[in-house]
Amino acid sequence: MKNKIKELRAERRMTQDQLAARLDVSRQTIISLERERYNPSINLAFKLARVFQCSIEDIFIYEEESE
Amino acid sequence: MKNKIKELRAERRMTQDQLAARLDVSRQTIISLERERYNPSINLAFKLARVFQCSIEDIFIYEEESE
DNA sequence: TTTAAATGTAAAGTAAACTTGACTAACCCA
DNA sequence: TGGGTTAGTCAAGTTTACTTTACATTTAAA
Repeated sequence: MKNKIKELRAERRMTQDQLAARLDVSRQTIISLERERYNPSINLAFKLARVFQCSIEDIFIYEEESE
Repeated sequence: MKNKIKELRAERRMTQDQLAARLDVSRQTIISLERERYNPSINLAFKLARVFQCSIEDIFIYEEESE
């Protein structure tokens, strides 16, 4: 699953630390998501959509068999 | 996090077994999701949206502090 | 009224999301 | 020439999603 977290964060001029704080997760989690080491939980996906004011589908690109 | 899986599945006249098969997960996973014992991974949420032909936001209702 | 299909519970195990902490490197700028 | 800020790695631990198996209960037909 691809995502646009890094770009969206950059557009909003936020640091990884600031985003992590707003989402109430660790900075390591942001790094791992941006590097696409793993996928977020659906809870975190909803929080990201809220912070970036867009839909989950706008942030994450689901690809068949990305499992 | 609340969800409408049971209702959406019923509307489509599918059994838990059939839905599980289409999503490539166990029946136990469907039961647990419908009973809201836990949340789906974002991957599974995308698959559900595809099967039900709607958006993730149509299936799942995010509530602040549902963690 | 019995049988089969559909739904449910419980428990033990695996995999993946997320945390914490310690440490590295690049980039300012004072 | 540092020192602070930002982004990154690595590794070990916790939590949660998901699987598997075995068994119980409800529901609907025959």
